[in-house]
Amino acid sequence: MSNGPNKDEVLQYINRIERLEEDKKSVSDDIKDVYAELKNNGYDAKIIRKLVSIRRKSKEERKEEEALLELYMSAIGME
Amino acid sequence: MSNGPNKDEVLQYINRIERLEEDKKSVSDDIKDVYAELKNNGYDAKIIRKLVSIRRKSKEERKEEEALLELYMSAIGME
Amino acid sequence: MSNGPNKDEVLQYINRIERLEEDKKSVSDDIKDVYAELKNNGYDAKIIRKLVSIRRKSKEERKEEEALLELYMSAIGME
Amino acid sequence: MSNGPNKDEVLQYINRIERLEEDKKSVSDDIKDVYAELKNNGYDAKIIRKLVSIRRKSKEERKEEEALLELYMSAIGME
DNA sequence: AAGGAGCCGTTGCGCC
DNA sequence: GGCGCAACGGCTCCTT
Repeated sequence: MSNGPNKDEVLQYINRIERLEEDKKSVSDDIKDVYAELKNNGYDAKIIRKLVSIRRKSKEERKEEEALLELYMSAIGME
Repeated sequence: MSNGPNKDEVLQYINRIERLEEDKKSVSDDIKDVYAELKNNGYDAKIIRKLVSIRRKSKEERKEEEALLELYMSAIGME
Repeated sequence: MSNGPNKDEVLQYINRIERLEEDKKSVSDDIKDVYAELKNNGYDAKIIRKLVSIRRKSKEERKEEEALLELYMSAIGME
Repeated sequence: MSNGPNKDEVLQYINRIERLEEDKKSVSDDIKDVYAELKNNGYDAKIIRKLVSIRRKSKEERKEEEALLELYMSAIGME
């Protein structure tokens, strides 16, 4: 960027971002749909939501542990 | 759903949700990338961010007012 | 705070917070009362509620735009 | 309310509501202040927050149990 | 490292 | 009494 902000460039960035945010909203809506569907089929959305959350946490923890392990291994020259 | 929750069904729902959440994260990351890019090109991310935010809010407000109008109309039987 | 958490201090904080939360609930109830009253007087609570919401949003938006202006000005060294 | 909505009345209701919402926000801010203060004094806000939450839940439970007890007592004619 | 802003999930509230 | 929505509070990330 030379000579101050370029209007067209700025608008292009904004458009790209807004387009992506729409995509994001679209995916969020899809997720809502799945919960609605499973609710309609007699499942408890609240509980499924909890399950998903727990699995996410566990996954993160596993990654943490993995990272820690790698750290140790590199520390002792086993990389 | 008859005879209690079906394990496979539950797992399928969870998998669909987790897949969608990955998509969502992916899109979020794309957005981050755009901000990083525009920053690298000398633009002020903070300002662009606020512009995007204001445009979104304005849009929402327009929708709100439209909704109010419809509410009035339905209230006076013009639906 | 020296030598670990002091029981009395903690309890005092908690009490202050709980007292404030009661105040807050009390105010919320007052708001509910106003809606109930206006409804009893023949007004449409739903519409009033939306009006209040739109006014709040508009106000926020105005603040946002002000903030953007300040941001621009500080960006060009006019702070 | 006769002869349709009265503009002044509507505005008065809105003003009352907006005034109360300001009060509410003010109390919320006070609560935030307490947390900030306790944090500055070396306490862990997150933990205190948890304590407050637990106490609230316990209180609700106690009320529940009390209500249940009264229900039983009235059921056996001990009201 | 601390503070603030934006995002997300949860809760509460009114409506049906 | 359940549903859906809007508001609130908490969490995370990013910046200073």
